Amino acid sequence: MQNISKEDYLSAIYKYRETDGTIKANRIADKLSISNAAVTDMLKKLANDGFVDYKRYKGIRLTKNGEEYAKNMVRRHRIWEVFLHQIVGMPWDKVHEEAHNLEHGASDELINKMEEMLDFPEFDPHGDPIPDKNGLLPKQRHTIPLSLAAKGEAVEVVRVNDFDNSFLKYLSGIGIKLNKKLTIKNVLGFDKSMIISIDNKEVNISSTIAANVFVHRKN
Amino acid sequence: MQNISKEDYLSAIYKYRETDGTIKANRIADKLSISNAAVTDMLKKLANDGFVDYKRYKGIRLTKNGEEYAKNMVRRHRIWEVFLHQIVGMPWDKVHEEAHNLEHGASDELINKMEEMLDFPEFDPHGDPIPDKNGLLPKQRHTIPLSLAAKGEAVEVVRVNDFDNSFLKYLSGIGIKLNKKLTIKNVLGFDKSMIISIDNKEVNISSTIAANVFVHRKN
DNA sequence: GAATTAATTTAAGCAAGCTTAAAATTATTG
DNA sequence: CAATAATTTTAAGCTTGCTTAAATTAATTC
Repeated sequence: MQNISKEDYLSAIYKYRETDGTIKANRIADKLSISNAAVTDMLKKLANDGFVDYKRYKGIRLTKNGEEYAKNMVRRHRIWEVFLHQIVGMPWDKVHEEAHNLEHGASDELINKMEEMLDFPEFDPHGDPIPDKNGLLPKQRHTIPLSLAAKGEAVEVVRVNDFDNSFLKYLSGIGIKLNKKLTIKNVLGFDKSMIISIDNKEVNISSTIAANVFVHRKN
Repeated sequence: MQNISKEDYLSAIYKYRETDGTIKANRIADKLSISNAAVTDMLKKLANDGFVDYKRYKGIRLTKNGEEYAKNMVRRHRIWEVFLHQIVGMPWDKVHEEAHNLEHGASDELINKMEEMLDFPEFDPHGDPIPDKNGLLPKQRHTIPLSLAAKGEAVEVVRVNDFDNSFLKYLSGIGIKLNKKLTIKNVLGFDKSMIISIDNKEVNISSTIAANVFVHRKN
């Protein structure tokens, strides 16, 4: 298979599309750091392959086949992430890039073997859901951005946005990990920054940080 | 890095060159299943990058830099093989192909981490030596092809040629693995096929098979 | 609803890495 | 050593996936 580029497009569409299933060429170009013209080019090929529904100047969405293919790519990526984190001991902020460089190469057999070794994980190290062999996603968890939690609430970290390595590194630095329990001590009015308690230590985090950490209410 | 093709050329040159260090364009083309013209093309680029010494119509050999780069690729490949075999439990005859598809993607950091997990293995699952971080190879072992062993000799399997998956599968099937002890019970005169004893069972192997299994004399 | 702005597509072109066919060079052999 | 054979290179061309610039279409705003 020599579909690395196509696979990257399908993953990006799957990952960054709107809740109604559509995505703009614009956004794809942005996420893949390429020109709009290149996206138009590739969309024609993907449409021709039956992976996307596409009409000139109109919205883009995955077909059933495209959905399946993309979901499998996301599955591959996330299983690699868990494997690298748990088996190889690679830190949180490095697994995404490494997994991206490995996801196109591995055979399905290897992916399935790793999944089994990991005892069929449901979420990757950032809390994103992992589709199983049949494309089924784990039951969705009800989460809110930490920024919406109120003073006094006790919450558990369930997912973080992994758009930036330094962000993840920062989170590790202040002790925020998946499944960590936090208590909101205070929310400052003027900039919405928060004082939260982690492991009985208090830290101050900006509202931008808080908006990218997703939590589950515990009380 | 987008050097997949270049890396494949360098690996092939390293792996398939003659003992005097030279290799013919011919052979590279053959091993990589591409045309001679493509090889000429790439040799110019590799020469330009300082990885090979190359003059039109003349012999090809790696420069010091090329040697280093190639050795590192071989290292990456073989560490993947050991990892897939020992940690993931992938069979002998499948690790080569899988490793080939992963070797370009992994970071040096990951390779080093895997090497450490594996306690710095010196040989891959086929008995080929693994260069260490500094490019040093393990001490060379004195081996002979099994086909040269004589009736009555006791030998230990040290390396096998991995040019063909079905060959490796066949070897597993009759019980031949690395470090296995064998005794040559008989060598048939007319076709040089051998009767050898493995785990107290006698099997008959052709001279071609025997020529691709390398052993160490035990007595 | 016309004008402006934003998004998308077309057009032309480039680099990498391949192909086949023909030409050039080197090697072999009678 | 000349003829033939084998190897290597050049030439022309193809595909993929990208680029920038210009043209087209859609969306927004006055």
